[in-house]
Amino acid sequence: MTLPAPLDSADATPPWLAGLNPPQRDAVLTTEGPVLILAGAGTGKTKALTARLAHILFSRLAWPSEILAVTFTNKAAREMRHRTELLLGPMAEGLPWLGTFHALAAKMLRRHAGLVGLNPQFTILDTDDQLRLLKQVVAEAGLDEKRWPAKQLAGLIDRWKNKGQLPADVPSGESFAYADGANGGGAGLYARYQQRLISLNACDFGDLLLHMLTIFRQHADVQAEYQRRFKYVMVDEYQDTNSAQYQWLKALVGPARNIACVGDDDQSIYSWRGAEVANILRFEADFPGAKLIKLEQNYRSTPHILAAANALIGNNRGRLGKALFTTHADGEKVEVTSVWDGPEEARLVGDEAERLAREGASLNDMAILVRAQFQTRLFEDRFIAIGLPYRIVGGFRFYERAEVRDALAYLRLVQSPDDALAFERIINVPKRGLGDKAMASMHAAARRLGVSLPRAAAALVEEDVLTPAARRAVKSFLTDLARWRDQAGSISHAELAEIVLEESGYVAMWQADKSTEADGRIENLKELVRAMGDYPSLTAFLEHVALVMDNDAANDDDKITIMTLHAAKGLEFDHVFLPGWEEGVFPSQRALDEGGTSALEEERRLAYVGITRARRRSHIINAANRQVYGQWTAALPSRFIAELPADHLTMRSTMSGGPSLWRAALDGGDPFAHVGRGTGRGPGWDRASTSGGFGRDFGPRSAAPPREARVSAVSLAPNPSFRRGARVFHAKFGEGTVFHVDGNKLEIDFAAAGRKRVLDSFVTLKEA
DNA sequence: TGGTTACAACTTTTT
DNA sequence: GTTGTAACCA
Repeated sequence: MTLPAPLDSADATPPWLAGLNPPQRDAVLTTEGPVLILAGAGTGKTKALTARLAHILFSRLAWPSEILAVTFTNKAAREMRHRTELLLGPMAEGLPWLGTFHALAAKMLRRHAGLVGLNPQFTILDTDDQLRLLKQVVAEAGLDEKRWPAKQLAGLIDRWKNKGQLPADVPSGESFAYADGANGGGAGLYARYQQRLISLNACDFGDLLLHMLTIFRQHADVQAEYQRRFKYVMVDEYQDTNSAQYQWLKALVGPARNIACVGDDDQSIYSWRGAEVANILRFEADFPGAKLIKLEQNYRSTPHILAAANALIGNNRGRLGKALFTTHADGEKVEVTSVWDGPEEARLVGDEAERLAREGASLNDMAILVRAQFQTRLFEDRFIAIGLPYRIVGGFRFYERAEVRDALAYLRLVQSPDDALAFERIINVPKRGLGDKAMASMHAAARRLGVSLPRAAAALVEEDVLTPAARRAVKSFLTDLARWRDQAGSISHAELAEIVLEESGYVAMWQADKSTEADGRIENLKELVRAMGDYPSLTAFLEHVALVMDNDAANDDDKITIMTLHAAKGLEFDHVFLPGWEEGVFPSQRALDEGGTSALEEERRLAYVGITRARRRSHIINAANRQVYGQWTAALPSRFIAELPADHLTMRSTMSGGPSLWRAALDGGDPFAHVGRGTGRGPGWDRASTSGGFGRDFGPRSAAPPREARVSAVSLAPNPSFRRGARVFHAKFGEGTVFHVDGNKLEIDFAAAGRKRVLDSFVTLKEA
């Protein structure tokens, strides 16, 4: 291997090697041949990877265009590019093949689209379009959608594509399971779906990789071209690769076998999405002589946190085996707190967060990591009540919002006159009086004439099939489209978007909408138009939106973060709250039912990911009672709590009786021996009587009022004084002016504290 | 054609 | 208990 020429003096360390520990250095300098880098949480994985990239470039082992660097998320790709730039300067901008699996595969597919019957301008469908298309396929096959939901078929097809299977490759048993084998079973419908995609000149996410696999299989010359091009291949988060991605990588690695994969089998949490940890385990079999490098020195967390995480993950079998260590000073033990119920859990976290903030911590350094989305609601309710700023990560991404997707459909249609899915989506948005009947005529015409849906619509306008009103509507819509297409050449695409959204009546539709979200939707449309300006062309923008756009809205405000454990992978915080550690919630009952032992191990890895997000403090919480689908249910502490080493924990309970209660529960005792005895009161009493409650007396039966109770309390005694502009006083934030009213939730501009969301019961009206 | 009501679903979700 | 979708009626 060629080492970079020494700099000024013999022992000068090149900047990209500075501060690396021996295994990291090894990972950077081992450029030739297959390398598997096992990098535990917080061990400087990204640092090593970017240094490796820098090393290869600086040592002139390859040009930027000869390196394939693959990540899973756009965020990771951005981060890698950014950090490489810090080391290399603008050279990193010339890394054309740094990106996500899907973005890179799409880039390749655009160059060879013809080989699989596509036009290079194919559109990339998201799951929404995909589902609508599948519904059509299922309906056309004459299947009862009730009995055989399109969603289920979508799941099956997704799984097959993740495995790299074409319709012909699907095992007959799996195929037969859908529609009892009617219409060729799942595989037959899959085949029809693929035909429909090709005829629409469209791909779903899975196709991007699948088509490339097909091309590599059928066109050795194309494959050889890429193998020659890519002198070095690097893969991040390797434990998350699915089979199709793995095959794609293998096809791209040339005879020199310079592939370096970085991953952590202990952080594999996406098996339900097709990720196969086995790809890590079989790496050495597929690339004989592969070098294995372990990064085990953790720079993030305290010894107590690492000890707890190590012990927990030690309960999993079939690991490659790593033990994280650190040279950090001891720090605080992992806290485990048992509380009475969900609302108290939220109260505890809120109080702790406020306490930490008072001690000087920033809310941005705190996170609440939950197993499932539904857990976020209680925290949200509580934080609104106490005026604690929070952000919820996840949920809908920007481009998944209906208004953004509608707007994009308009633009897609302007750009691609044959885009049937876009046409179908917006032909009646805003309402143009075109319903099922009109649509059916157009579909029939498209089939009869053998043309795309928009073209069929154009043809129909000349005939006398549609009702006069419908005919007028379609005609005027098509005229608009033609006019926008004319304008597209002469004005910027952002201007075009504004014109389209205005003239189509789409913006007006939302302006007329009285619902509370309407304002936000218009804001989103503005943001969309603004974002378009960052791209050179409409084409570039649409590609970006399909594959790259995410919703990490830059947010400088100081807020505590609420998100799922899945979303937290790769992030770190000083203070991490881990609520809901209860059997059934975490580990998730549904996961256990479906996946048995392997699912339990994945849940455990999720727990491991959660604990290791913390730099300074991990605080695990379990509630003894939880409301599930409206029913109060007793909950046992998660088995993961029992797996943590007592030496590294601080256990406490806010319930009378202390931690021994749940220990007793684990040992088979009656966990609710204390419930009902003595007081004879139901769940919630404890909280209601000891905590001071919510500032309103909802009576002893339920300290956390059901949503309905709260709503009706408001509607029975509405306080019309909380209008926009009203002057109010809040015990914590002082004086302010009401900015927005949403039921009993107020958004208030406080003179001292800025804009906050609070419940109306927490403010008093000031005399004018 | 659009609004209303009933009924089912309901873990995670990088692209 | 909540939410979203599908069938039904005006």
